[in-house]
Amino acid sequence: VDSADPQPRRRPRADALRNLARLLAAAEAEFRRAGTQASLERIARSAGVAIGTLYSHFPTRYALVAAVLRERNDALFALGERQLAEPSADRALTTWVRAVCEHAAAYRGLAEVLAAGFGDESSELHGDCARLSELTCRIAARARALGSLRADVLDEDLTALMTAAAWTREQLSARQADRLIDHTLAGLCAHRRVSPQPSASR
Amino acid sequence: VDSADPQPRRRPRADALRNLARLLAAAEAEFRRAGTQASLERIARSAGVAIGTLYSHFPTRYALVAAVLRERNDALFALGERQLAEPSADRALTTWVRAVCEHAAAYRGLAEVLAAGFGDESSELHGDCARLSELTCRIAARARALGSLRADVLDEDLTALMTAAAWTREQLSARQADRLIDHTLAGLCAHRRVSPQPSASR
DNA sequence: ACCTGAACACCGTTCAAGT
DNA sequence: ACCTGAACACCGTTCAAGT
Repeated sequence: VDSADPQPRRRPRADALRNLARLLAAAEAEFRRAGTQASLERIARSAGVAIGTLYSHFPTRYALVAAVLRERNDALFALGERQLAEPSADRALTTWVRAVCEHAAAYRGLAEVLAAGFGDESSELHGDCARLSELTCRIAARARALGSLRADVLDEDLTALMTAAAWTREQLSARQADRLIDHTLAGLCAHRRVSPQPSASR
Repeated sequence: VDSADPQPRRRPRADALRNLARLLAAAEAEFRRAGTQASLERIARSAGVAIGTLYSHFPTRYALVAAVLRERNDALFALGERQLAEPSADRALTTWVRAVCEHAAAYRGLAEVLAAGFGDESSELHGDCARLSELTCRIAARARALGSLRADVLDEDLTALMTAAAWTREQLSARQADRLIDHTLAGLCAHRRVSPQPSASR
């Protein structure tokens, strides 16, 4: 053990890099069009590579989804970190829940993929989901300490709300999803008695 | 027009009836096993009929889903009617929301199928969804009149909650779905300040 | 009146063969 | 080191042919 092998670290071949970039672009476009269940063969075809090339870069569909989400996820995490510095713990929580919901509804089927990723440790998305959970936990802790979030609300109640609202956004509309979030946060945050949004009801 | 044709109404052939019964049984079993996206060829095979026979009885997958749900749906509607007679409009609403959630999570993928059915008039499930909406509307009206349900809560907010909770039940657990319902109803029903369920938290 | 199953178009996934 | 594409197993849907 402790071999003096400093990981050769050859730089990848130029064509491999190009294929990777093409695959990511094609996948992003197809996911946007047809959801996370988009045809992998279609993606490979539209990227101009053989199906085997897609598989050699991304062994599973979820590896590809995770790769396509990389930047978007990192931006979300950064937003989460910023909420920890937000003076109002209450506003921080609302902002976070809304942001995660919007993010998790980027493609049709994504809410489901993410919901599964929280529990499944073998999923390529588990790391990102765990990071999401951790941020949620810390943001919630502040709101709880402040007495805004009711003491009996579990962290999982918040992740459940965020994924359920993302699904609602996919299936019904962003407006319905926002209303669900508002109503539920009213139940979770002992104080709020405001009606959701100014909203032109109906 | 106004032809004197009194609809012949021949009774169906015996083998057709038997095939129909077999298809329904096989579909119910497969939906339970693999969700509403179960393979139709598998269903036909396990019912012992050719794939064409399945299609001739049920032109679309959703016609088959609707047929399989027939009895279950009728039972749910009956429960809804009963809630209209329940003395406590508040308890009626809670019971109804819970019941619809449980029903809509009978098979994996059903919450999605139902959510689509509310809007899509051409869906074979639209009739059942409309019936669901109508009952929700009447049950909600009672709770609103009583001042229990906040005045700014729309009927669609309740159907959104019910389908989102059903999806949560499919994806996470019945417990998380129940907690989502409790928390949200706390936000919707101006008075409730109870913690959700006795619940062994965690 | 109903049933059959071949036909067509599509898909996910693997892997031997190439360069 | 990476790419190719044929091969296999499966699927949804239609429709001409049967009984």
